[in-house]
Amino acid sequence: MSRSNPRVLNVLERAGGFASAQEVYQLMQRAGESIGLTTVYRSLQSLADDKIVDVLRRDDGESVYRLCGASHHHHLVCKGCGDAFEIPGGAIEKWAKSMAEEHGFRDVGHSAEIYGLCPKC
Amino acid sequence: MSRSNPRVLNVLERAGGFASAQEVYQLMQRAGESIGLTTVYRSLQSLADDKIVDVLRRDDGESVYRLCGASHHHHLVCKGCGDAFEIPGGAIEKWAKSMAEEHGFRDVGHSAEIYGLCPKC
DNA sequence: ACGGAAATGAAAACCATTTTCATTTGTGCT
DNA sequence: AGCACAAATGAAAATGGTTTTCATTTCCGT
Repeated sequence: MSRSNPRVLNVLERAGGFASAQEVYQLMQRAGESIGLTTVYRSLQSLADDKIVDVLRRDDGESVYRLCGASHHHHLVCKGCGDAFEIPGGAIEKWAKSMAEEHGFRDVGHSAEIYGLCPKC
Repeated sequence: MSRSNPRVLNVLERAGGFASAQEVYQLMQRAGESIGLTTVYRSLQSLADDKIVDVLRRDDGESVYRLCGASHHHHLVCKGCGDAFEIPGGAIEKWAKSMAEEHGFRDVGHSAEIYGLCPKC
């Protein structure tokens, strides 16, 4: 069971926005910090498991990570530039709940994402 | 410059929802159709370039394709046995549309999935 | 039939991610 | 301090979807 390396979280804080595992790794290397790529991946995954960072897929298939608030939200993702906005769930929460109840489901969660082209693209 | 192989489009039509390149390939193999994986990829990419299909990334990193304008439904998936029910989108459609408009997004689509434990599990 | 362009697909290359595993580091205990 | 055991680490290998290479085949137009 591995835990997050605090230095990885530190880098994400500095990065400010989205950063991929490879990018985090390179940033740390350039900064002279000695760390293995494996540890970067493990730390990011651990942070994601703990809901400390958001994970998204970029169009090229790379996963990108970003610190995010603990509040439950969904994403509005641009197909062009990959930019993503956090948006409130709104009606989805009720919809998910009623659909699940209708079929007798328990222990229910949901995922939802909207994708399109942002004004810039 | 390669063009789309019509058989690939055909498979996508039958599939009805999202399908990955690998899935399309396997479907065709099982149906006894002789085709190479390379051609499947090229055809799907070409269809995407021509805006005939939508492309999305699944959480596992695989790209999935769907005919534009194909009626889409959502899924209620059991975490236990993997059984899935098709459910109507309902409120989600409006939610997605309003959220997209609010941010000036065009060419909008969405994906949503509910997961939990079915009555049997 | 001939010649060139496009399509095809097997195999190899790519690349992010995951797994393996031996080593190092940390921690609790006596 | 010394010891034992768990956790963390990272280099290297494995994985797996996707892309590229390239030799071959198919299609057209002349």
